[in-house]
Amino acid sequence: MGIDPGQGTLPPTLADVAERAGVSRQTVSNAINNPSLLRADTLDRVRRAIVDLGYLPNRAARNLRTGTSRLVGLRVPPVPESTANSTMDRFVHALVEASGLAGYHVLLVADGYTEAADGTRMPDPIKGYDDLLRSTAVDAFVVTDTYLGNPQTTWLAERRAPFVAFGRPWDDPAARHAWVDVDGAAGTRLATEHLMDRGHQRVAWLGWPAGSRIGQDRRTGWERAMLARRCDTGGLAWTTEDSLEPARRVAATMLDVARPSAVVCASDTLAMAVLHVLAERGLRPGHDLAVVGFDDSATAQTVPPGLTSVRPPMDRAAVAVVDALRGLLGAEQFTPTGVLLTPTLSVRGSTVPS
Amino acid sequence: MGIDPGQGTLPPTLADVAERAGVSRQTVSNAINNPSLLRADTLDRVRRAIVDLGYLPNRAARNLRTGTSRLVGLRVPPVPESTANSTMDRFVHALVEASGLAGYHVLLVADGYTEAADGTRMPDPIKGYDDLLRSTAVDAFVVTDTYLGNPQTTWLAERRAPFVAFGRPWDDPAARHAWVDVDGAAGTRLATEHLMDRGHQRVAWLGWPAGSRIGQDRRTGWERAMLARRCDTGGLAWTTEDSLEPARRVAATMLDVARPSAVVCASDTLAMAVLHVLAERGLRPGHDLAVVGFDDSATAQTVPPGLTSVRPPMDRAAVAVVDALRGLLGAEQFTPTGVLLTPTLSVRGSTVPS
DNA sequence: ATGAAAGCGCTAACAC
DNA sequence: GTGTTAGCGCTTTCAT
Repeated sequence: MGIDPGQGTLPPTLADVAERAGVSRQTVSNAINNPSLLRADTLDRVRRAIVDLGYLPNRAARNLRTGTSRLVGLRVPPVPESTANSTMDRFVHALVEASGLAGYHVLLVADGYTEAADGTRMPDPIKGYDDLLRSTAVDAFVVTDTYLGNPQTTWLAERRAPFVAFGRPWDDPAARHAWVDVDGAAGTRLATEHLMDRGHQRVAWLGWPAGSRIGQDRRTGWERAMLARRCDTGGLAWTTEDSLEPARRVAATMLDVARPSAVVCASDTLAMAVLHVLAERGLRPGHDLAVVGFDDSATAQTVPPGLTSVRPPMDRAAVAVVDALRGLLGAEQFTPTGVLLTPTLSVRGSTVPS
Repeated sequence: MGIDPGQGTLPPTLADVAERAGVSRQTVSNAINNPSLLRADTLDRVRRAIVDLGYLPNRAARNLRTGTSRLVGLRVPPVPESTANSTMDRFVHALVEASGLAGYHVLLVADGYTEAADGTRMPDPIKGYDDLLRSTAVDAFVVTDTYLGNPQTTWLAERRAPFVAFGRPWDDPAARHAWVDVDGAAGTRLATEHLMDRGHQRVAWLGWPAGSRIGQDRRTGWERAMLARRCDTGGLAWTTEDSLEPARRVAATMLDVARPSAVVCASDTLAMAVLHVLAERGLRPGHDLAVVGFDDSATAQTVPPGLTSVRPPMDRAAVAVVDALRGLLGAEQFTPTGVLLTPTLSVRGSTVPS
């Protein structure tokens, strides 16, 4: 770190570096942005001065001049309670890491608020985006909660704002924006095959209600894997909302009626609901019933005897998102594409008792 | 949002608003920053023009001019695996919310990298802070992982960089910076009293090794609560690192040797280790042994039969942090203080069987 | 290969 | 109350 300007001392500017190196300000600027223009010895001298002074370009000035901020906006949705934790935090960390390497920083977007007619304030994500865009605070957005069929992607697209979605444009196959997603069907297929490999024939599905496209996708993986091995799926598919209490009741009925030897779930939360029912009945996961979740949440990793779970590759997802961002914001022509990543399976005691 | 500049169309500037309102640029600036200087009708006219054009001040320009960014930096530490998820994401969300209300945005800080002599790159949080500071990208930092006795706070303090710590300056009671923390002792006292109220006499402690100040703090709460009710603590305190596997072994020994009827743990991860041992032995949490965790993680909320856990008030913590930030960055003289928040107890099946 | 001039959009000081 | 002037620190022509 070396130099400590401290408070009060103003950070060095281009002019300071120039004076120290005995060149003009523009030459210093070139040394930073177009080093190839400089003669080797000049470049050396300037670089030394930069290090000596601990100089770093003032972001505001650079942003103003270039019209870019090298910031990407990311909305953080509220953390739901009583849900096996989402893997959002893993994605966020990976995104920060990957963005940093590409020279971008991640700015968290707070929801804006719109005043309703009666004066109450309603949280409004779009207003959050809009404000940032209008004030040219960010260069692009990363949108994560596309599964809600939410209007944010549509709005951003209409606004011609650069963005990358983490999640497929389910409702609009003609969508032209860049996206990255995890192949849910591949994940549940992996899970189902894992169970069938261990001898299970009656593998039930506990998923979300029909409206959810993601839920449908994940169900497909289970269904195809079952049919591929000539396993009957009749009466084995059950649905409930992604919340512990309701899911518990459905899981209990499912176990009684369908009598499966294994269950693949659309989320770790649903899998936990199944574990609750087992615990109530004095049954042991992995022995009396095999259970697989989806997300590889912290809960899956720590609940006894370990919950086997489909693990979305968040680090690769973040890298793919940043790659798309680079393309989008880069100088060259860029055709947005979709990237589908295959998850892995974290095997634990709920399917392989130790 | 009404107006859609679209891409290609440049966002409106002060000059555009001024022209439309028939005033000078400076008047528009005053309308935004010093509305009291304007005559009511002029203000009205300017405001209408602002709305009509969907004008928002260009952040880069404002930042350059004022020397502030209205951004606070927050480092996101890597997400540990095989640990009951931290409550970091709850804090982050609350912080974004609270900051937004105060006119600040949260910028995530990626670790910098320092090249070692042998050319390997080591992640270096301080370099991340330093770069942001040098480039005047943020006005202040929020530092969260102070419990590591980490050098970040010391470094920031020496650098005279404004920051608020979420976590006490354990190692330096003379520290002059603003901090917000959760009273761990109060939390474990709450937990212990809850257990004693339910008739438990032999309440064991499963905590972290002696080096951890936070661990020590949390242990104090258990110890004091026990002694206050004349309960012997001899042989009841056990320690292990905050990781599932090692903790499991210690927990097993602890149950055999100390024979407690209840356990208070320094974290949800440790509590999960206890639940593992119970599961292995066919014992039921809440019936055969009462268990309390700390963090109120997603895991505590979803594991059967529900893990009673101390819940740190993240929303209040975030508000307190932003309050301190305001003071720090505000015009008036501000004396940094410490704020200690009392957690609550989320009671579930692991102490109160249903 | 290096330097001079211009200006990004805004706000603070001052004049009217 | 409102307008004029200057300049924050940087990059981008364009000369040299």
